Amino acid sequence: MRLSRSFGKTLREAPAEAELISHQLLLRGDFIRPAGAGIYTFMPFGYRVIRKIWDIMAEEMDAISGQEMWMPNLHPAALWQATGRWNQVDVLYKLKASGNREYALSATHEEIVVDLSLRDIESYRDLPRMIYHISKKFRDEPRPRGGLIRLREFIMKDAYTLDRSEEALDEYYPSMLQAYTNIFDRCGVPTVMINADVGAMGGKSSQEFTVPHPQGEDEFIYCEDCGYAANVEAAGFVREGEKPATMDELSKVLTPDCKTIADVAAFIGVPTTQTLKCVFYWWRPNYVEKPGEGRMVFAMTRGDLNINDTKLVNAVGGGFIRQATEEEVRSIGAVPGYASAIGMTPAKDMESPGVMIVADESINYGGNYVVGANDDPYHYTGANYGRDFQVSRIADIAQAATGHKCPNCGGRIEAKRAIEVGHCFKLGTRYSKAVNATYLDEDGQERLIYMGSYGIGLDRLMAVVVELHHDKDGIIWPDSVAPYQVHLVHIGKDGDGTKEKAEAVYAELTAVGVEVLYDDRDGLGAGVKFKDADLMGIPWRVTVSGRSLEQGGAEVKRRSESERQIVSLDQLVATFRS
RNA sequence: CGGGGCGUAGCUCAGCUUGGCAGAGCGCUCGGUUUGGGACCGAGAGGCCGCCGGUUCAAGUCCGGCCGCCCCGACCA
Repeated sequence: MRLSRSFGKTLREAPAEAELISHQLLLRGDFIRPAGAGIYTFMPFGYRVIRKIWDIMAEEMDAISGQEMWMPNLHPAALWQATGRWNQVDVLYKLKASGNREYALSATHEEIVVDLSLRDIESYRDLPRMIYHISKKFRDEPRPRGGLIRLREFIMKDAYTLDRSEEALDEYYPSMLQAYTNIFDRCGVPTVMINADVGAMGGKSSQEFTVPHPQGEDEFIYCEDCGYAANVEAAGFVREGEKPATMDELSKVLTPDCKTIADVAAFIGVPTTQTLKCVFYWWRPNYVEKPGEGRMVFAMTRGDLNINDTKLVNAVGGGFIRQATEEEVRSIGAVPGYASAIGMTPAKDMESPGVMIVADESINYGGNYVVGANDDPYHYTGANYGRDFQVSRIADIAQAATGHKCPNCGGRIEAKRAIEVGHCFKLGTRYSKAVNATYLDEDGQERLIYMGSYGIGLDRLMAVVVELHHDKDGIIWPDSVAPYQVHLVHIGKDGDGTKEKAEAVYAELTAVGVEVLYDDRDGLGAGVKFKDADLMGIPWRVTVSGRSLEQGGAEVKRRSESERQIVSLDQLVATFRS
């Protein structure tokens, strides 16, 4: 490609809104152009990078018996209603067409796949199958951010497995994880695989591929000693502390201006581990909140810990939660800032009357707690679980944090930020059951298809490649995903004969299949061309100039290194033909 | 949705406090000089100052509303 004919241009300065380095460099190099919050055009060079990543993914998927196809992005509402996700997936874009027809934009494609399986999977002979496609996903993200990191419209490779049983999937699953590792490695992005929460996808278990990054939006727990790694939404930890030998008497004390755990612990003179933290949520079964639907959930941990919302949702069996309003808190007899379970009747389950009180396991690792008295401004001291208050259930609902004890080896864990680039889900029968997608086994028995789904965001991965491969001058694309292999630079004056030599080099390299971007622009100084080449980050730079010709050929330089060497023109082709 | 910031030329930004001709650098066009790290000289083009309303003789500037963008949080298959 000749730069003199290329659509788009580089920028000397990045637009002010770009904060992440990948965002800045991709904008400056004109790989992407914003169209709105979380919506981008991929410019010619950016699209070439996407195609390179696309090809790598297709190769790895094909290698494990995958078949590429192309699925629709306009989904009839009926498909999403059939799986029950029409009102459950909060980021779903819904639209109305003429008449009463309703559609969803493709937030993901489980609905399409499970619908396909209805007709195409009839017998155990039709299993297992793995299909995948690369296409657009649309999600109404509340806050797009970080350039290509979080988008409203993005490009995703998603694969789907259909199996006879959990065992059959278990057998295949490691090859998928390996393929994922291969993909990321080939793109120059080493990942950490962590256990994660399945969230709204449903299913049994999931593995997330993440790249540790200070500005990542995922938080995960890592143990240096044993390698334990899990998303904070799923990470366990060992609760430490002991029950006191004797229970103190429950007594009510005046605690003015003590609305936080830190305040009250300091005022009374106890560590925060000797307090209980109470947080109130409103729970409802669907994302779309209907008046009168749902109930209060009273969550409790020891005062030194925090509630993890995802763990809490799992502890009550799914659904959605939001922070309760002050009126809702008061409706169950609790006083904000001075709340506790003392005097409350716990509900047996989510259908029963009373207050649904979910306590973290940590309340069993301490006692003689300071708790609210449900009376402003009083607290109780000497409160003990069992004697002074009851709960509906005890569960793991506290968030693991740096310094906690590893659930695997007992070492100390650390919380880190990371960018999620891929996610594998063992879905099980979550979707097949919803639409009764079955097959007949050898015994003529009808059985539910066992599903898995596996996604990678291509644009996000592209951003992460840049996060990991750049210097002060610009991007340094790994060879595998670079938009071109060679950036050919011509420097010279009209009539000095250098242009003809550069043209010849361009023609020869292109003829043998080398992808060449040729800076044939006239009238630009060497500085401008070199700055552009550094910014765009193509792995090899080949310069043809009066100086290089005097030295015997073209100057060849690797983007990632500073050495330059002269290669004679007749050996150039041999150098780059691989 | 809560908190903060921003919106003036293609990009980066000044001008707003204290109302009075719409500005600079880069980029772009033309001419010339340069030609190995964003070079120089000269001449130009380019604006609904985010939108709507209000105050005023006069609004980019003051007031109200709305929209958009960025960051933190909430949320996030």
